[in-house]
Amino acid sequence: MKTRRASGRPTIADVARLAGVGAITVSRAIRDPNQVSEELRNRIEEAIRELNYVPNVQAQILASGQSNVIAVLLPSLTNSVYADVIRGIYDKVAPTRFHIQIGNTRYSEQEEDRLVALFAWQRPAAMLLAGLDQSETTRSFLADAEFPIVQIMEHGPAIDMGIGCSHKDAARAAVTHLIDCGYRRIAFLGARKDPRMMRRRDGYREALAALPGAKPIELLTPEPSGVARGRALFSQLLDTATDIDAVACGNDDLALGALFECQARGIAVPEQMGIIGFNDLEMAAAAVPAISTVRIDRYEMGRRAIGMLLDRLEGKKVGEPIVDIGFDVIRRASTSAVDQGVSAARSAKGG
Amino acid sequence: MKTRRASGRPTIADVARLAGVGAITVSRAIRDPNQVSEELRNRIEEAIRELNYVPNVQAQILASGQSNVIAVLLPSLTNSVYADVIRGIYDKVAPTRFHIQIGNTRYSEQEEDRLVALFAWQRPAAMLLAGLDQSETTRSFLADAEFPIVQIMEHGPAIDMGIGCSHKDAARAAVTHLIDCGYRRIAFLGARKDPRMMRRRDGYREALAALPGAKPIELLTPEPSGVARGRALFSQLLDTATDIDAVACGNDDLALGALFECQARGIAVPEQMGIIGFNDLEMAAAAVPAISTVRIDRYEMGRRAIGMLLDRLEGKKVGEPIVDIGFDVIRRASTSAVDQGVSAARSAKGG
DNA sequence: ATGAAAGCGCTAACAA
DNA sequence: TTGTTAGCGCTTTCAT
Repeated sequence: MKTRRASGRPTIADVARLAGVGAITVSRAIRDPNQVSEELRNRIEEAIRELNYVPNVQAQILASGQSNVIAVLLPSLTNSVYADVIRGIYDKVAPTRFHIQIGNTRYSEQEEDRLVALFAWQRPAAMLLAGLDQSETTRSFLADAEFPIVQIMEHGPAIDMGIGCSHKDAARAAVTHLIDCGYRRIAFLGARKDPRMMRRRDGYREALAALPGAKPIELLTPEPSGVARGRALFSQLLDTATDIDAVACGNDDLALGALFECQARGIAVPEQMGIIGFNDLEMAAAAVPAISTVRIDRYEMGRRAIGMLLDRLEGKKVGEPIVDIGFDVIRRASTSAVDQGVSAARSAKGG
Repeated sequence: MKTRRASGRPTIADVARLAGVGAITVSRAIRDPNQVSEELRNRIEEAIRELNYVPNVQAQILASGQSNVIAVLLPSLTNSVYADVIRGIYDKVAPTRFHIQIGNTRYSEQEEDRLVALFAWQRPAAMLLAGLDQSETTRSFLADAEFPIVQIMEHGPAIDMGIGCSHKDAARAAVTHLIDCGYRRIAFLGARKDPRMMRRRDGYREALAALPGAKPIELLTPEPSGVARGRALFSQLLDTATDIDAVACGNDDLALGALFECQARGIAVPEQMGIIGFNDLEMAAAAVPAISTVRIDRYEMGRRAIGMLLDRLEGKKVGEPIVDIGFDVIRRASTSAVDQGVSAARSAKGG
């Protein structure tokens, strides 16, 4: 009569029958073994093994109303920066009951608005966003969401929780390092013009403001970043600003491009031109000369962001809701003819 | 009485009541509007808007037995190669009702076995795997899975469907290009020793076999790849094999590292040393000199792999279940003192 | 500590 | 074309 479909796989009722207990006892034995007497627990566990029983997640979620999805919205899936973050996220989530659902906003605020709404309707257990610059619509929409939210990458006022660092401070430290090395005509190269990039530009300006008589020399494109882009931009810059002696790049792609352009033109780095990047991609250390840069522990940032969400989901108290993960200025050969050693100037309050 | 919990958000019953129809009619109006008369459809759509109704996905899946999850298992989330594939996957899936669930096997067969079993128990709608070298356990386990499976990266005998190219042929073509340029003492650099890397090594050997009197000079490490690793490996190679005049690298990271090592040692590329990489990462084209390499359209591979799965899920017939996506040897300055133009030698059967 | 009954929100089956 | 009924597999409520 009413068999309908039935997935074919064993249900909790099958386990209960085999173990000679009620279905609810099986359910308890799975979720909180302490609630069940040892004898029944053993019988149930054996029945589970024998039937090869695996709980149906959809049914669990439907019955309990507890989602197991953590929504993750990132501006890019290709950029190495986010690849590292993603790795940290997955590593932290792997041993838990939660799953990651990734959305790619493509650096577009509109796409972010769309995806936040889309994902929020699915009632995720939690949400992770990149940056602090969501649209007003999204901010207010999320402000009274019932799930925990963490924003990564930047340090500042978050909707709920946040972990990151000040890109402005980091860039200021990088440019200050150039100044300390004796460079005086320092340019800034940027691409994509996303919020982090613009804050780094601001940091560059602040550092230059402390250098009497120096005036900003900036070249930014809204186009995506890349090594080739860095090379082209720097080439363009060299053609117009002939007297610059150093360049602060908004990321390591651009910095490597600038280095290549110097090689192509026979400009000696670091003697005639200092170069510093941002992000400390793996390639930066291997370049000739090794490229100075700013390091942020992105993997750890991803891990800790998920950790903060998990703490909240488990009802634990999260220590600091807004964490400054800090940064390190990595001094390499590209910014000093004399000091070729790798040394680091640690920033950060957050530990 | 029995109110229990209730999520608070409107249900299909609320919509049905407001529209004055049965719940199933609302269900039909959502899934296949053609089944419902225009008048009811309009009333229902208005009710949905008014209540801000969004279907509960978990309930849909539970009731229909139709999962909306496509499981994707990749060996790395950080490697640019897979980042491009992931982008293709997400772009293709975005407009559908399906979601991606990613697992990171970390180049470990054991971890792949574990994750395949874990994901398979969740009854995904489909599964995407990387490579053809799954364990025998996993292959036979998946051979009678009821969901479609696609294996990407390589061309060859797949469990169900596959799209990729022959890495052996591709590497052979790359090395043959070196030979055509006049290089005679050609070494091979490899890292990670994953299946694709070993097939590229095999292609190198095949190409050398066609060169009378040439004997393989190989240096492979099981350690992960990277620019720094490429530099270190090539340095090691140069210290022992002093008379090589070209190096075929298993990927572009290694190739860039080799180039940097040449720069550090004052070895002229391409005059004294030819270098060719694999994958055509963005940086390869911007290097000085630009690095020759082998291009595989990874983004497209990801897209088409998902396309094949979607076709099957929609009951469409998939044209070819095993697709050769081909490769291009990209000739750049690093392999020819005379020919600095970028030209491509197209391979590929699959279009 | 254990169980019976109800129902989470939806859709397949059957009927009208 | 539309509705009624049962039930997907699990967990909550309430009772013992």
